[in-house]
Amino acid sequence: MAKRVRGSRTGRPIMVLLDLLGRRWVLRIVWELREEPKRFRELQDAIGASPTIVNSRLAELREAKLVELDADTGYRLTPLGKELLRLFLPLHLWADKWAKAI
Amino acid sequence: MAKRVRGSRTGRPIMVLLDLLGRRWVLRIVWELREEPKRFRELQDAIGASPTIVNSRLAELREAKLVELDADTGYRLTPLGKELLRLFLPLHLWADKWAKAI
DNA sequence: GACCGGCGCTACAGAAAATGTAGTAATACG
DNA sequence: CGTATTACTACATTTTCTGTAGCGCCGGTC
Repeated sequence: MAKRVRGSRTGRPIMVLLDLLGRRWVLRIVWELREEPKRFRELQDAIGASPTIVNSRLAELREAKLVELDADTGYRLTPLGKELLRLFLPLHLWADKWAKAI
Repeated sequence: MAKRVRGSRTGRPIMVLLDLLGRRWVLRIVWELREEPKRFRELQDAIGASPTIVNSRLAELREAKLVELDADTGYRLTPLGKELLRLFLPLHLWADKWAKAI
């Protein structure tokens, strides 16, 4: 049985997206790039994951056209990535509220 | 070195939240519960994951007070969980746009 | 041209997490 | 009693992640 996108057998965009964002470190990487570009090692240190997995997640994010590598400044969000981030920004505020509630 | 929440050494709410949501199947489970409550097996079939992991993710989500189990109807989002979902709803629309772009 | 430092990235062994399948325990109905 | 449905667990196998070391490339500097 051919497996295509992990965890998504339908191929519906929302499922593909949820699967991508649900991979370890992906949300975190997007979050770390929210303000300015970061170098590979900066990113790795910031999130504290192994270079192996940072690299493979970056590869997935680049393939998804959410992140790109600029030789001069480092990894950064694409316009598409910035759009996605914009949807997530309210999360910051909500997280504080949530932390108080639990 | 004491590790607390996985992937989050700071304990800042946004990091804890990103870590929780970045675990495999978590976003998907919240998404599946967006409309009506679902039984354990319904949920398991809907997302196609093993019962082991469905159970442990549900446990994490229940601990985070985002999901609760109602004996009569099944698993459902708490008020807090519904708030979180509301932040994610635009994602559906955006996912279609994104799918066309890549 | 040999030696640095910074860069993105890879190799690889061991540890941790997820899968797939089977089965348990509780409850309710007949 | 048997059968059905429920949430959930056990466990061996497979996949993924971690931690550490190091490669290859490039632009200085002596």
